[in-house]
Amino acid sequence: MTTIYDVAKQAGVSPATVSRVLNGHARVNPTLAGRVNRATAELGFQRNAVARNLRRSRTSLWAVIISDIENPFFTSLVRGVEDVAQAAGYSVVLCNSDENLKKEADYASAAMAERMAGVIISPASERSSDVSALLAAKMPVVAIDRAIRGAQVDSVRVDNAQGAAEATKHLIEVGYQRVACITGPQRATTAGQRLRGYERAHRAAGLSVDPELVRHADFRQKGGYEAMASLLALPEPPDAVFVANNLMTVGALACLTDHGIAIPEVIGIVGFDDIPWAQLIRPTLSVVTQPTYDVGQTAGHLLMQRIAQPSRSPSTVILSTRLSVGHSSTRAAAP
Amino acid sequence: MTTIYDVAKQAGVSPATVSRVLNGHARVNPTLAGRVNRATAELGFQRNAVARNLRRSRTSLWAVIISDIENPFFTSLVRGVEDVAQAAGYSVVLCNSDENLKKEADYASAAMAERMAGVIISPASERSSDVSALLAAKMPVVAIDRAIRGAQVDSVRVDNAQGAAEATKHLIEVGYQRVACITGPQRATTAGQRLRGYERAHRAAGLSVDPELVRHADFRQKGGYEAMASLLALPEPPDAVFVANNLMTVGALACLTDHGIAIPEVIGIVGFDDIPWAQLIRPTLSVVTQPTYDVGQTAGHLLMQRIAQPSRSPSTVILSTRLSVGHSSTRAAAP
DNA sequence: TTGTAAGCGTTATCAC
DNA sequence: GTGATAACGCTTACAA
Repeated sequence: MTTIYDVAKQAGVSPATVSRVLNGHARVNPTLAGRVNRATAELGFQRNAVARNLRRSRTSLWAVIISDIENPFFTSLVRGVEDVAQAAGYSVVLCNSDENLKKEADYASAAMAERMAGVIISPASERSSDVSALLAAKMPVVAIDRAIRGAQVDSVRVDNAQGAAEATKHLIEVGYQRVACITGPQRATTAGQRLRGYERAHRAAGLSVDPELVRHADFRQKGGYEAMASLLALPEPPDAVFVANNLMTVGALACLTDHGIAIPEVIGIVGFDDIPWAQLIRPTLSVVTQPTYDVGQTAGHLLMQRIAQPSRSPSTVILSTRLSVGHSSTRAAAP
Repeated sequence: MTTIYDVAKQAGVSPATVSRVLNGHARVNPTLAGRVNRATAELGFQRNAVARNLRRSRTSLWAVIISDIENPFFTSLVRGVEDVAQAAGYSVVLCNSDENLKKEADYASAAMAERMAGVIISPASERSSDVSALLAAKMPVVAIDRAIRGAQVDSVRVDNAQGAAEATKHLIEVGYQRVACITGPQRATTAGQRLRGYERAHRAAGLSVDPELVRHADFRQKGGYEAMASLLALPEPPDAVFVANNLMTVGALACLTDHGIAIPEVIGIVGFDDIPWAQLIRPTLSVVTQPTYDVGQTAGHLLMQRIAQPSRSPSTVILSTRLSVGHSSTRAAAP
């Protein structure tokens, strides 16, 4: 491998000058600079970032540790992060923890060992283990998507209650009378927040929530299916349902289809979270979408700030969701 | 930051001994080893991989540069790579080139600068530019998914012709009489290979292909929709169609739905490539699936071999596809 | 078995 | 503005 010494010799300058030309942040005689550039080209010189990182004791790599590469939530999030990173001269590498705590810990410690400039993590668990290890190692960290219990860390989340309230309000305004809610497990903070939004919308409309219409399921497709089935089995079944995540929405849809129930005529439905390839689904779905790109961008900005000022106190940014209305909740046809 | 010198002092040994304990590949007195381990724990020492990499002039990171993080093809592929990597002590970082040649080049050069141990790349283009830069820098490289024109590089692909033939044969055997084909653009090698498989299956069944029934589209959803529409407009339309990639399959499905055509009763359909969340689509789809996990594993193994023997001549591995039969092609109900 | 010391390829601090 | 030169933190001959 060629080094800056080889380049220096070829260009007839000192290695220090080569370094200065390569980095650009010190003025060097244009003639010499030209010779250096020619030499690097001739030798096909590639600067060794490992040595550079060691000497500068910092790197230009961000790690983004995501819990599930299949979740469409992360696709545009990563783009948001990348755009901020690139503008600031960083590169982004993705680590897929696959909801696996061991993998997540391995990637976190790789990021520390490699002295990466920062880490953006969507924690596989709400337990703070890995994040606190990163924090203990003085790693700049930003948490996304989920809250970390008791950890002092910059984080970006969405306003779950507000999104749920908007979805529920929409169903009520369109004319549905008995709006049910299928939310997640009790232990998940997001499930509680979304349920609270559902309730808030009812209060705001001067309606009371029939406790019969609320189901806690497991955030998975099967749970959504079963919760929907149990709602249909009620003496007085709902005529609409707000489902608090994407997988359960899929399950609820499958259930309604299996029962031959017309959407949105008999039952209207709004989901939380985007569903990939949603355009394939008929009727098109109404969903609460998360501003994934913005989440990524915001996380990137927070990380930049944390890198610049390691001691500033951590902040949490809450972003708004957006209701995207499809055919699944448009019972009242436009005139 | 603490270094092995701090640990050495605390444990009352030399830095070399600390290093030996950390790496394990040299016998050291258990008493000393214990003191070292205690010291590392007490100081919360984290070994600096940057310095280590520099000294050893090699790293333990693989870069996987993928062209589209949204494509489900890559999800399990990445797992295949990771499993091989992990078993050999490597970590995998993902770089999302987003079908963007600039991004791809940036990530390739980051991988070179960081002296990563190897690169697995699904080239955004069949032009060999970035791959040849990696090869020129003596980077161990494995190409996946697409062929690289004229580059001598290890690669893993699937047998497109065989998969297409199997899909077509299935449609013929189930009883469809006029099987059409929507394939990709002429320039794409994969499109040609899949078309050839379609033709081969006809010949094998003693049938001739009606050229009217073959369409070249753009591998995108809209193209699939339009190709399907033009097939339906024929005086004698097909009663089945083999579609050569997932996006076009989605388009063709949408077209059939819009025309109110019953699947599989009036027209049967088989696609190539998996479709995410396919379980949501009714009827369930018949598709030619790629052994994505195996592709990843194989790429990992090839990379290992290339790292071990940089001068061995490049090899190409072709894997078989598998036909997954759903309801979209099962016209003849089981007795 | 353990310690000493020389690098790995850069960048940054000095003198000039 | 440019050139020596000393780190950065680790691994690994080599010596003890």
